[in-house]
Amino acid sequence: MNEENGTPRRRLTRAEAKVQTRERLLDAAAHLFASQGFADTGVEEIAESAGYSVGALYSNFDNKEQLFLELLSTRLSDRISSVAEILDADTGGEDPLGNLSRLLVQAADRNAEFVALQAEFWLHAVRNPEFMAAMATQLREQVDALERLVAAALEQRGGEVPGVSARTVTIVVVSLFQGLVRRRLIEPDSVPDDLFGQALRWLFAGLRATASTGAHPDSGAGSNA
Amino acid sequence: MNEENGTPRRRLTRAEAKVQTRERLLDAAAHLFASQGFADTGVEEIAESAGYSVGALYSNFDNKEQLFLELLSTRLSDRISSVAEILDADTGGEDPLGNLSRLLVQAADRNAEFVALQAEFWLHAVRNPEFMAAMATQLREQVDALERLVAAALEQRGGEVPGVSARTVTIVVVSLFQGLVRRRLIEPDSVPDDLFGQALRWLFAGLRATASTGAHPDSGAGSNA
DNA sequence: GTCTATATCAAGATAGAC
DNA sequence: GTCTATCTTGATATAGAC
Repeated sequence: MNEENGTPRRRLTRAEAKVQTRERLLDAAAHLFASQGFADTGVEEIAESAGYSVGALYSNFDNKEQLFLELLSTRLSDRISSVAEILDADTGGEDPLGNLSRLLVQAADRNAEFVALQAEFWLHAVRNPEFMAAMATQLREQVDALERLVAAALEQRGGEVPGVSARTVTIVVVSLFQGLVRRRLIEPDSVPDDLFGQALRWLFAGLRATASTGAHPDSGAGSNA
Repeated sequence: MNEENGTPRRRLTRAEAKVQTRERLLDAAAHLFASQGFADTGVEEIAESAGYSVGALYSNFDNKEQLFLELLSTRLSDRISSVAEILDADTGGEDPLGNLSRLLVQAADRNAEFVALQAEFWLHAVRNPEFMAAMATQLREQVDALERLVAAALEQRGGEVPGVSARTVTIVVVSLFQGLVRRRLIEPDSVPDDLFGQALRWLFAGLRATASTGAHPDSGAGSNA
């Protein structure tokens, strides 16, 4: 029952076991870092929480920092792309903006942990040069994940706006979202459920208005044909 | 030369000396916490940087955490209100939105330290209940500081929008700003100088558009007379 | 590949001198 | 009020057994 089930090996090759150990350690570390912070989480704590001991941890990672970097580089990317899939699946739709905001606010509320972990990464990145690149990538991926949806919303609401790329708008959208989420975690009442949705409607309406009014993207003088 | 200059004491009363020591310690701590993080900054480091020794620190604060909380409660408020004054002074104006974005982006670029310190506080607040209240206050103060300016911009650009308070808009503006600033510190090119200004123009144009179009603040069905 | 035991070090906090 | 010296603890990282 535990042998050759299509694959020629008995249980787990040594290499596979190691991979599994790595994964479990990374999972445990993610939760602990998120809830207690990087500095206040001990390696022993991580190992224990994953069901191993320190030795196993140091056998799989150079040190605590490298584990942290690994988390930033690989793990979060997975999470983000999975969010992207959910969002894409829901894009069938009539009200992309509404979907966007509802799904995202839900997601943010469910795991404040993830938000905290991101903040933790951000702080580490602004201080440690070797984290910057990975952090930049991860921020870019967040934008990538939403860009399609934003583009769809743009098309639906009056088509393209000349001189304004979907990516630029997406950066604004994501930044706004993150700002609101952070505030909401501190003072929930100041950021009602629909505020993000509201802001998005204003933003997109304004994009159309600006386009037709003819305010120029670069200079201050707005003039169109 | 050092006596009774209007005040009846020679130099510094013991109480005043203590206050001065506190201030210097708080200053030093602020810089160190901002650049290295709370956890990675030692009390000895703080004391030394302020020109004192550990004993002085523990004579003025219960412990490292209490010092941190003091910083969050008093120091940052000062800084924010000073920003508010600068902004207010510039409100004479023709283009409040432009002023707003230019001044803020400048301010953010000048001291990334402050941004990092805020993130540090935020993380501490989401984890430690005793920091939450202070953090909420400080977030509120940021909104307070900008609300007048936003209100002015609203009036200038088509007057009040029914059903939308200046404060609500300010919360959006501040959140967006913080989101953009944080991204900019990681990947500067993704957040060009004027992006915030652009976004503000979209936002305010959209506010007017939404008002006249008649999209209702609460429900999803937009219909007007 | 993982565990246990330990070397090493650093940091927070205290106590008594000045 | 502030300083110096020290107590105490806890954490990273290593080494050798299994």
